[in-house]
Amino acid sequence: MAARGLVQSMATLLLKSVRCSCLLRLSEPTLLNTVACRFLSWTPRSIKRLSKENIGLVNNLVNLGVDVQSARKRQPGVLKKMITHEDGLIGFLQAKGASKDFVAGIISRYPRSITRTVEHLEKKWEIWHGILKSDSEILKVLERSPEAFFRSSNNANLEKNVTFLSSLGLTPSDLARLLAKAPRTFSNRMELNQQMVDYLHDVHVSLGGENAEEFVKLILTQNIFVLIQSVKRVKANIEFLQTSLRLSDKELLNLLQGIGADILDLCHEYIKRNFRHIQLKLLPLGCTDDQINSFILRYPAMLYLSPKNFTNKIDCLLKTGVEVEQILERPRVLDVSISTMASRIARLHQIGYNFQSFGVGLLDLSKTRFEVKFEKLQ
DNA sequence: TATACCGGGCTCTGCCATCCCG
DNA sequence: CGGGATGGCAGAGCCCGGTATA
Repeated sequence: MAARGLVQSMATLLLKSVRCSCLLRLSEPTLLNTVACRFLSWTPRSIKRLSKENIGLVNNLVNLGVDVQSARKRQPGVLKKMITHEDGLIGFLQAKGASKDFVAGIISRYPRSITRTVEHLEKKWEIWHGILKSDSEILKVLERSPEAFFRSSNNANLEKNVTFLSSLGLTPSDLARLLAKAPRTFSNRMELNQQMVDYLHDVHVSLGGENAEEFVKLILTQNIFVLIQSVKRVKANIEFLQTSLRLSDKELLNLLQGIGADILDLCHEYIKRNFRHIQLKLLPLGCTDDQINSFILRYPAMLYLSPKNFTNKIDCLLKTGVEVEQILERPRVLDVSISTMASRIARLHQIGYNFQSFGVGLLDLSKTRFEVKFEKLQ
C-alpha cells in the first residue's frame, strides 16, 4: 500500500518536473505507466485502471490521511472524478467539531462523501439538526454510519421523509430516536417507507383491527428498525409467526403490537432456523408442540438467540438440576446472558441453593434485586 | 413483603445487487 | 458502459425496575 502511494508520489513529482522542464513529451498516463512498471511489476490492467484515476485527488487524499486503498476498494469511481469537494467536506465537518482523523475515516469508509458540495451538506445538516438538536449527536451518527448520511444526494426526499413520518403521529423524540439509531430510514426514498407503512396498515385491517394508525405507530416505535427492512422480510416473519405458532388473527395482532414487534426485523431464515432449533432441542426433552409454542409466545425474543446460545443456556440450566418444566414456566430466564446465568448459579450453589425446589426465578432478576435477595439468602 | 408480570431502555452496519441515466 | 442512487441482505441480546398480586 505504501509502495503504491510512493509510486503515485513519484509519478506526481515526475509530472511536475516534466511540466517544468518540458524535457519529456510523455502523456501523464504513459509516464505513470512507466514509473509503475519500473518500480513494481504491475499488470497492464491495473495500470490502466490506475491511470484513469485523478492523481492529484489521490495525492490530496493520501495527504489528508485517507486510507486510499480501502476507498478504492469501496468506490473506485470516486477516485477518477475530476471535480470533488474533499476540502469543503473537511472544512464543513471541522467547523462542526470533527477532527481531521474523523473526516479521513469518513472518506475512507464512504468515498462518495467527497462528491457532496458544501451547499448540499449545509442543507442536509440543517434538516438533521432539526431532529437531533446537537452537532455532536449528528457526528456520532456519522461516525457510526457515514453511508447513511452521505449515500443520497436528495435532500428534498429527506424533507419528505420528515414530513411523512411526522404525519404518522411520530413525535419529535420518536424521530430523533429513529435518526440516531436507524438513520437509513431517512435516506430511504419516502415511497419505500410509505410502502412499509401501507403494508403494516393492511396487516392490521386484514387481522380485523380497528385502529390502524395507532397500530402502525406502535410497531414503528416499538421496533425502530422495521422501516429499514424490506416488506418481504417483515411479511415473511409475520406470516411465519401466525402459522408456526398457530395463532388466531386476534392473537397475532396482540403479539405484534406487544412483544412480537421486537423480532420483526430479524432475518427470516434466521427466525425459521432458530424456531426449528428450539423444537429440536426441546422435543427430545419431552416437551410437546403446544408447550413449545406457548413457551415461545410468552417470550418471542428467544428467537433472537443463536442456536448455540440457546443450547448453552438450556444446557446450563439442566446441568444445574433445573427441570425442563421450570424453564417452560419461566421463559424469561433466557433473558439473562449466559455469563450472568453461570455466575449466579455458581454463587447460589455455594450457599446450597436448591433450584429444583426453589425455581429459577432468581436468575433473571435485575442486578440490584438479585444482590438484595442473595444477601438475605446468605 | 416477596414474587410475578410486564413493558421499556439500550440497540444497526457495511456490503452487494440492481436500476437508471448520461 | 460506468457510476450514482437506491434497495436488500446477513448477523444477532441483555438489563432494569414499576406495579400488580398473593
